[in-house]
Amino acid sequence: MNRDRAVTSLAALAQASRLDAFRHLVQAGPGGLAAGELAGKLGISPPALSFHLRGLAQAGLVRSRQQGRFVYYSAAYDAMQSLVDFLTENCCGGSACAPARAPARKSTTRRTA
Amino acid sequence: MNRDRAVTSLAALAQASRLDAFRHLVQAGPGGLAAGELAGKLGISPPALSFHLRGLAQAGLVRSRQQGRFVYYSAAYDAMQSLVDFLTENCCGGSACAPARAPARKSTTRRTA
DNA sequence: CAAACAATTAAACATTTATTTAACTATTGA
DNA sequence: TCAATAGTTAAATAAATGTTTAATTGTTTG
Repeated sequence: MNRDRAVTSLAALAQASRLDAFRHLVQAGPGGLAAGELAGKLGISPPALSFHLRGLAQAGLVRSRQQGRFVYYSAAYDAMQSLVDFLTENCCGGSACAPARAPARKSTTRRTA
Repeated sequence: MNRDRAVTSLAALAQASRLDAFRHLVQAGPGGLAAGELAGKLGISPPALSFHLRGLAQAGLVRSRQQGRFVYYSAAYDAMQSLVDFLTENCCGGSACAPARAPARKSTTRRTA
């Protein structure tokens, strides 16, 4: 993660419809949701959703796969985690401090909730 | 944390100068940095910095305290943590999944890096 | 192949956001 | 009190973003 990619990701999440969409996808799990289904849940028009999903996809926060005439979108958990790690990186100049959480790892962070 | 506050926070971070400013403050620790010092590090004009810090402060991501003729800004770690928790909330519908980290707690999250 | 459905693209418009220059407020100290 | 320093506010402009309606692409099924 670098500064510019982080800005792109944050901008993608910094809008009500897109944040709602992303959270719905995060909560839906790896299977994701079809675009139309998501538009219904969010109460926005298909063109508006398309516009917003494009932003999320360009930021790498969601992925899409086509299945028949449906397009399923799902959250990219790893991208979200990279973003979070970037924000807290080198917190307090490296000294121990309250807000620090588990340090960023290169491999998958396996930690059950 | 709620949806609208999250959008405000994300929007505050979704701009290069503001993200740089915030990260400098995160890394500076609780003491923070004087506005002018920060403007120098970021290479932006005092009015521009003022404009951006106002956005971060309104989002609750930074605090300021005046000391003589200097104004010191520091990162609000708790606000940042609330935002991160909100993004990963109820991940995968509650079932255990790779991206999940330590669950959000109401009290202070004490976990040394 | 034609009709219906799922989704994206295009174009026009309104709204927000960022940057710049100049003016202003407050604090320190000669 | 006057000049200098630190920072914010104001106003004007330039640039990016979001919303809407209509048209388009691709897929299934009668």
